[in-house]
Amino acid sequence: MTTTHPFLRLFSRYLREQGLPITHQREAVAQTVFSSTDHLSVEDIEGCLREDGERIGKATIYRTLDLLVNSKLVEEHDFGEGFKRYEHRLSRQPVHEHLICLECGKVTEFRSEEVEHVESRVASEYGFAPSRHRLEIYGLCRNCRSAGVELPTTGISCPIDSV
Amino acid sequence: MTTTHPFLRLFSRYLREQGLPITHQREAVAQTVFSSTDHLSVEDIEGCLREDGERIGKATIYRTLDLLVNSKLVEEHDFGEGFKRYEHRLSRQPVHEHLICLECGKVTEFRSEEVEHVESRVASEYGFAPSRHRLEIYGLCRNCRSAGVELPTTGISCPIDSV
DNA sequence: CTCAGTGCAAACCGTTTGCAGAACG
DNA sequence: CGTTCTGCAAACGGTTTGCACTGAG
Repeated sequence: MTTTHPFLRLFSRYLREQGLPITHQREAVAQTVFSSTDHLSVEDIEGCLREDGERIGKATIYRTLDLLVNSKLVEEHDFGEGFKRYEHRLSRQPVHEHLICLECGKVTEFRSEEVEHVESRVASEYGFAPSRHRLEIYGLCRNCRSAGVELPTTGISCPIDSV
Repeated sequence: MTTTHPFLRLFSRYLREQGLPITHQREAVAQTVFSSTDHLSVEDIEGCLREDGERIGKATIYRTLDLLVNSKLVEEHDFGEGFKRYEHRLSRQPVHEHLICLECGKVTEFRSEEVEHVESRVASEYGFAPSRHRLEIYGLCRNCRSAGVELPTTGISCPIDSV
């Protein structure tokens, strides 16, 4: 990763506007996130940085991610894996939902206008002022399916119909 | 809480079928969850139990919740608060989505057939085999709105259009 | 009686924080 | 040069686990 990502300049501008120092570590973390189209964990980011010969503490990564999230250049996700993932919001559909493969963890993005309709319908129905939403569909991705993976059958279940 | 919840019998049956002992603690935890229509945290559950004069360790509560979730009688939720919440699935719309108030934490349930359409549409579009989904809309509930609460304006943001 | 369940406390693990030393502006 | 950042390591907080003891069957 020797090329400076153009989006990096947006982050620099943001820092400048906020009166915050533009440090090498902040640039390195931002560069890493902007260079990937994936949904990265902090561990992923740490690994990329190490590959690039950067030795940056986890605390600094977390602190820089806070800045990136506040700048709205990066979005934070929690797919229930026990840790967070980060995705940059540049050159990307501004609003999108996620498919998450339960087998390999792959995340696929998709658009859904329907959800926005639901949002406004529900807003008026419940007097609710929506701020943001999340729609996540969990299942098996194409690859894992064709590899023959099956979801553990519903297994242990309890007939709730027969109360 | 002196009345034995009828749903408790379903859990007892489940335990019996699994060859697991029906203990007083398990019944007490299940009873607590079944008696509430809310989305309870472990702390909530602990509090209810204490009120009822039950002295049950947190570990046992967690272990019993595992059983309840496996039995499919109870659903686990993570609304990004840093802890999980639990809701029983009895006498309730089998599939529903959630409105979460960012101010008071109130959770409201609603139905959306649209989401199921989205699910099947996306399934065929991406060759994805859906297993379950979650749609959560975050914002302000009616009460908080009429109490004059405002969401912190988007605040710090970065003009990503002007690359 | 025997084996699984319980309670306590310690371990876990991702994340946050305090503080001495290094860097930005 | 003063102020902020960084890195380390310790703290945090919800959850899990190990183990001696209790209790269900």
